[in-house]
Order: sequence, then C-alpha cells, then structure tokens
Amino acid sequence: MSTPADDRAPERLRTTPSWLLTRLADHAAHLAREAFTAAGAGRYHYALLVALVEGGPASQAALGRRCGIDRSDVVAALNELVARGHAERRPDPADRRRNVVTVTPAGREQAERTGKALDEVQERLLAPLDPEDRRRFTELLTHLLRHHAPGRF
Amino acid sequence: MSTPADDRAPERLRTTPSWLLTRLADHAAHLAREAFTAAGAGRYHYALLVALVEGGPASQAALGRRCGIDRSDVVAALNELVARGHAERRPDPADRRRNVVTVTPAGREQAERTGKALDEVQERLLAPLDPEDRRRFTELLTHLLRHHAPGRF
DNA sequence: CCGATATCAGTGTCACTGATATGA
DNA sequence: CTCATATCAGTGACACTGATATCG
Repeated sequence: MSTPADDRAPERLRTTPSWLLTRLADHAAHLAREAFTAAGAGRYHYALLVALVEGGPASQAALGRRCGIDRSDVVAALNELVARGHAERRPDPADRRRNVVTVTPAGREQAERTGKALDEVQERLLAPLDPEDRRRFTELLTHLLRHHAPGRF
Repeated sequence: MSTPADDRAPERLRTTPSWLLTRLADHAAHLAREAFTAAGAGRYHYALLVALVEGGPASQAALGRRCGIDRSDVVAALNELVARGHAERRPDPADRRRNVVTVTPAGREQAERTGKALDEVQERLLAPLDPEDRRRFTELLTHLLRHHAPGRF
C-alpha cells in the first residue's frame, strides 16, 4: 500500500495563517450543524427565534437585519416556524406593508432546547483549553464580534 | 415609523455563550467566502490545492481525508481543477483502483493567490485586536484545531 | 416618483447519502 | 468474500440575486 504520499498531513506545517480562518470557520460550522440537526432546526430558525426572544416582536425586514439573514430567506424560514407553531405572523395595523412577528411559548422552548444543544457542542469545542485560556478565548471572540457585528451583539 | 421594537439589538445581551460559536463560524465563513469568490475559487478547490502543495501527490480518497471533504465532492471539485489546468489526474499503475492526483504550476499559483486573498480577509477580521491579543488568539486557535483535526494540521 | 416591505423564483456552494462498478 | 476506490445521482441547508406587488 501507499504508493505516493498517502494520508497523514506533512509535519512541516502550513505557513499561511489564512488557513486558520478557513479551518476554524469550517470546524465551528460543522459542530454547530450537529447541534442544529440534533435540535431539529436550522441556523436560520434559531437565529430568528433568538432575535425574537431577546429583541421582542418585529417586522420581517427588521428581523433579517438583526440576524444578518436575507429578506427572501426570512420569508421561507418564518413559514416553517409558523407551521411548527413557534412564531406568529400578523399584519401590522400601523403600517400595512409590514407583518408583526411574535414568538410563541413553544418557540421559546425550542430556542431554549437549541441553545442547550449549542452549549454542549461548544463545550466539546473548547474542551482542550484550560479554564483560563477558555475565558480568554471567549473574551477575544466577544471582542471581535462586537466590532464586526455592531448592534447585533 | 417603528411600531414595535425595530432594529437595533437589545442592550441586555445574550447569556448563551452558544451563540458565540455560531456567530463566529458565520462571520468567519462569510469573510472566507468573500476571499474565495474574489480569488475565483471555492473552499473545496483551495483545500485540495493546499493539500496537494503541502502533502504531495495523492489518491482522491487520501485527498478527501486530508481535507475533510467527502469522496463524492472530491470528484466534482477535481473535475473543475483539472478543467482549469490546476491539477492532473492519471491512473496509478501500482494500484489500478486509484488515481494519482498532482498539482500543476498553475495550480500552485492559484493556491498562492487564494492564500493571499484569505490573508487579507483575515487581516480585516483580526484588525480590532492589538498585536498581543492577536498572537494569543491565533495561538489558541492553533491549539484548538490541533486537537480537533489531528493529522490534518 | 421614491423608498421600504413582503413574497416568489431561481442560482450556486457546501455537506451528506446511497448506489454502482472495479480492483486489491 | 471483504474492503477500498472512483464515480454518479440526488437531497438539503445556506447564501444571494432579481422581479413583482403593495404601501408610506
């Protein structure tokens, strides 16, 4: 077996720090996806629910801005949330272009469940770090996100 | 305007650290995607090229393992790389099930270009951190990835 | 007329599942 | 017979583009 170089990455490792970013995003996304499918929801659904729980009722466009989700996709995701009884959508009497979206008790529970699943997964992700490093890491993360997603965090 | 709560996330912020993970992955992926489309390639293409450049020629299955890409997707991505003249695929005389995949000079250049694009984007991502925090952050990242993607980093 | 909102249709990338044929 | 390899077909989440109708 093993004619040319087989598996096992080379020991001399990549100089490009760029790869760090990609692999991080990749791995974190992979773990997150695990949690989402385990909780029976998608990233969109969870993002919308959290936005509703923490930000209160809002129009669909506003929700999209809060979550960084395209208006088109808000429509579809919301359809499913409504179908599952996790959210309600009714016309805004004060502005007839808008729908006022509210979260239902079932929606809050679902957000809770998904959040717990994400917590567990994050636990696994950060497991290799000792408590101090861990604190430092989440601190840096928070700092970064605060700069890059202002108003959304 | 602004009937219920409008845009602007609430000041009382989310207690769930789980959200950190998701938002980080999201944001990093978004930035990475920018770089990839700017470089005219996808994540798969870049991952395969890097694996070839740093690990040398390999079978498709081995490449998939190195990059964490499914065999099925390796086929498709490789088709495109070959069509663009970035890689070559020829049967392995020593094991006729396998193809030996090699990177071409054009492929190396492409990997170089994409890497630079990723570097720039990572620059923007880490800009809010001072040099010391930055060093610490990449260090923690490296540590984490080393634990979670052993042999691939 | 201009701008925002909600909706629909379509495209492309990424990730994954299953089936098939071939060879070690 | 089993295992691995390469390939193909199909599915689904996510991200984004453009068009349309409605309303402020």
